[in-house]
Amino acid sequence: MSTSTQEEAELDRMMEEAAPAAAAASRAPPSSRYKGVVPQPNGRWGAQIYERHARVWLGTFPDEETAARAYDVAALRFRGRDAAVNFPGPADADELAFLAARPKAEVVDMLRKHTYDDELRQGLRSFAAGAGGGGGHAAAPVPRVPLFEKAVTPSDVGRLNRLVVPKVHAEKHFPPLSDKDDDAAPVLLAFEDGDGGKVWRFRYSYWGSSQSYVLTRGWSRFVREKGLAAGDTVTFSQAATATTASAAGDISDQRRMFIECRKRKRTTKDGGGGGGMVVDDCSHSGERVVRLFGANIAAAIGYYLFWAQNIEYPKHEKNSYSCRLLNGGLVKPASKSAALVTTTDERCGLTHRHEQTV
DNA sequence: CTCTGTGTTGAC
DNA sequence: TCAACACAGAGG
Repeated sequence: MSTSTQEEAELDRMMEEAAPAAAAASRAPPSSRYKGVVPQPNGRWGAQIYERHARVWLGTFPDEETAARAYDVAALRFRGRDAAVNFPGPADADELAFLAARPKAEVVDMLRKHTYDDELRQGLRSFAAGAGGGGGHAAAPVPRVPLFEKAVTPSDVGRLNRLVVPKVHAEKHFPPLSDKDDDAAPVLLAFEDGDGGKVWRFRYSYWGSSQSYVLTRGWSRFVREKGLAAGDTVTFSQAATATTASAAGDISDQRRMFIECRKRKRTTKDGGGGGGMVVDDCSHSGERVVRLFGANIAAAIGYYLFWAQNIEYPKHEKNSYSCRLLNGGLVKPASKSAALVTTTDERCGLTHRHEQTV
């Protein structure tokens, strides 16, 4: 090696490093080399995908690669098997079927909650178990046994974003918690909505300060979307039969759990503004039944339909993201953050319009 | 308090 | 359609 060449190389390296070094000095994180991946101020990575001019946020992740993988999953669901992805490879037909079989919103939810891999495995397993005739997915009413129920307290539906799970029930029906799960992976429990087939995911933990078992993350959304008020009842139940489990000797085979809520019985008098009206919507399009209890729920679902535009509707409403109510009312999105609820009181024949912010 | 994820803008 | 950037406000 000649000295001159070494010196030249050294010089080149220094000049090359000058600019990047200055950039690195700033705490601004570098942009990602992966599609759909954006840096977060704290060093983590976000994933996002765009659809119809709108960004769909896919959650934050500890490293670029997991964020990139989340983007890939969303791309496969949103744009099909030919979507441009970060990690190209032979498309897994089973995974594509798994994705196609559920609403985009739920896939997004799984990604945001970091439960996609688990649910994919579980989904493929039950699919294999029920193979043969095939037929439709979901909708088959699952026989279930009640576990427990609780009349929610004001703090359960307040700003604390938590439901206190009575200790006896928590220890009897929910998976055991290691005392110091602070650093361990957060325990996430998935509950299927009794009616809609929607899946709610809550963080389940033990608060030493109050010596209480609680459902935390995700709970406030449930409260909001269900319009849950103090005195209402939430019921937890569980699939009566594990899906032919143990045959494969699955250890982590949690039985499917369900959550439902029931409004407190109301007196005939109304608090004003029609807030107590109970509205049941049954879209008997063959499978799905949605039950709504009042304007808050209706608005939330109207918004949900608006946002998750891939939901299947009865044919006659295919082109409007609206939701018809049994009492003749109608819910439809008014904007990205509000739904228009139109109801008619049959007794007095008055039509009531109400723009509900969600 | 932490930090997500929305609002926004401008590039491609 | 996409990512960069700032920061309101959701969550713990």
